[in-house]
Amino acid sequence: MATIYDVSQLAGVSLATVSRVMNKNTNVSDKTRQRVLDAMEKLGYRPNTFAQSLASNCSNSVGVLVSQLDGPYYGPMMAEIESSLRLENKHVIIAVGHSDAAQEKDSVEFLLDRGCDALILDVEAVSDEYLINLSKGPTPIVLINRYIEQISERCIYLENEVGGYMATKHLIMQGHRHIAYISGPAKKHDAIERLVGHKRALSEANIEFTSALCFEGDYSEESGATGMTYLLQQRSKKPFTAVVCANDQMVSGAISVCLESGMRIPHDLSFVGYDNIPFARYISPKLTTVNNPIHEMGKMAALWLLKNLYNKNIDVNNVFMPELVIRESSIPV
Amino acid sequence: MATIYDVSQLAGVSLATVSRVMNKNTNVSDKTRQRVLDAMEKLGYRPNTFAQSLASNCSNSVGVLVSQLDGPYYGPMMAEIESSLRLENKHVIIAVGHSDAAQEKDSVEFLLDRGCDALILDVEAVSDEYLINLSKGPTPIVLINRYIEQISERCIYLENEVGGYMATKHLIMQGHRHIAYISGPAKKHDAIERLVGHKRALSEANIEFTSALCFEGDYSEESGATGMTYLLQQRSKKPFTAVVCANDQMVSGAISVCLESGMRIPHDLSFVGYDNIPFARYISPKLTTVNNPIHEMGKMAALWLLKNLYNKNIDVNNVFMPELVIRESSIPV
DNA sequence: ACACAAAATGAAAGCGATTACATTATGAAA
DNA sequence: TTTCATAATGTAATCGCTTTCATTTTGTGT
Repeated sequence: MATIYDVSQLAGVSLATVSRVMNKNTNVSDKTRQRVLDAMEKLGYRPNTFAQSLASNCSNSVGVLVSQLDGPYYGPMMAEIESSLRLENKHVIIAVGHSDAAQEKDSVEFLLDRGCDALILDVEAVSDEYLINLSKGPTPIVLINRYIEQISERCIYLENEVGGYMATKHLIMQGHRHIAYISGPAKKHDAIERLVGHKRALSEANIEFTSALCFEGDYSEESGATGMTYLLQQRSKKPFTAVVCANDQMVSGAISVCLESGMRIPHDLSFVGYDNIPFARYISPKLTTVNNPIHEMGKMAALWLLKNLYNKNIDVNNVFMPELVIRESSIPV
Repeated sequence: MATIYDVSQLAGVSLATVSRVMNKNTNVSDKTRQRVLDAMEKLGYRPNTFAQSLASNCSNSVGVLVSQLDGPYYGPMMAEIESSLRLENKHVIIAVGHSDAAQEKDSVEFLLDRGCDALILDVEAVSDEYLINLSKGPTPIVLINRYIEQISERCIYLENEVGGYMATKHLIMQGHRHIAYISGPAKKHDAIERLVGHKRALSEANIEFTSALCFEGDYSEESGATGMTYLLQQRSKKPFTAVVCANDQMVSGAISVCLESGMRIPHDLSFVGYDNIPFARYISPKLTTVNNPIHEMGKMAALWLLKNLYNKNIDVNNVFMPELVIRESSIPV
């Protein structure tokens, strides 16, 4: 592998000059620059990124920490982050936190050790305090899917409460008065917010929140199924005509339970989901759901970094609004 | 940030000794080792990975190139790769090839420039020759989802032909004689193989392959829908009682078209998919499909590297067998 | 032709580790 | 006690680049 030294020899210039042409430094005459470029070409020279990083203290890499890699959720986000960053020749190092505080911290350490110039974090278990503290360190961070007031300008997030409100409001406008809810895990911020939105819509319509009709799932299909089984048992005592689930995966689990027990959806029961995962429109019935522009948020996080870290001139906006996507799983009573 | 030098000063030893204790080199007395460890602890020392990589010419990173990041397919694979590697303190750098030869090559270059110790490649556009050539280079590669005879020991793949055979065979055993097929893109190896398996099952049962009943999709839900629309038009001339799709996404697109036009599935038409993506069991009807252990293949690729590159003692096997998962979308005629 | 500011180039000191080689300490055998 | 192999430690070169500062070249105005 040719080194910068080889290039400098062949071009008949000094190391510094070669370095200058690599780094687009202007103080090089056109003639010299061309000689260097030719030499590089001829030698098939590729700079050694480790040496560059060591000397410049900049790695051109950003660490991305997500809570999971499988599931329909993170793929699009990662895809956007990767492509946005790649365009600028930055690369992404991924780590997974599994929604566990210890693992999340561990992963942060790991990425930091790896010399990332910045971190994009989608973490849920770790405390606000930890993140605030981390943000004071030398490595910039951006948070996806989380709002912390003290570092709000570093937070890219969805108005989950509004989305929760929309979902339930939609059902209420369709005439539903008895609405069950399958929630995400109470330890996750977004799950809490979505539920809060649900309650707001309810109280706005003077409907009392019935905790017997609220089941705490964990965002998985299985828990959606479990929750639905539970709700179906409640139904004799506490009838309901619609259920909103805190994400699409749980809806699909819930619907499959209903279908198995011979119910007809949406005729017997309306459903509204959340996230608008790609499959939502291919599930039958097609899911009415709240759109979560997760890929755009991923992109925005990448742009934020490009702007703040690598000084690109870019507009970023931090907060995203959910949108109701009305399809076929919800009908008027 | 403390450096190795600071540690050596505090511990009262030389740089070399500190380096030795970091690298678990045994030639250090317990007493000294402890002094060094204490010093590290006290200083909160973290080795600089760039310096390490530069000096040792080993980055402890592996590049993973997938064709896409979104979709239900790659998440589980990435997840397994990441966790397996992470356990050994290796990290993964991801890149996306978008099934395009130029982009794939570009990404390979990119990962190589980044000093990856090895590459895990899931590429489809690039030629066998290119890969064979690449495998002769200094950086080891493993191929997922692709078989190339000359470098077969580096290939982790699924017997796609067998899976294609299984899917159709299953329908034939259910009494179906007229079977339509929605294929993946003809330029992708796995799509071709699956189709070959389909044809083998057909000919084994003395059923002629009807090209009018074969539609080439691109693995997306949309193309499944398009394909189904086409097939439905053919149906008056060329009746069929079942359709097999080369992946689950296309099935779901296809089924949704049928449902929209008022058909009842599986009563009016049986379906078999391929891949067994997580959602397959939550779609209604639950999909009969061919299991594709993509996450295991990801894990195996990681293990292969650990074994061959970092000298871990691990058993790896290269070829995976598909398995038929019979659910509800296919019923006897 | 001369002076001088600006532009172009070079020399050399890091960056923070690894590692070959040299040196010293240790302890068992004679 | 002496001798030596072996274990423990240290010295210093090296990895390939960036960057500061010094030096040389260039070009302009006179």
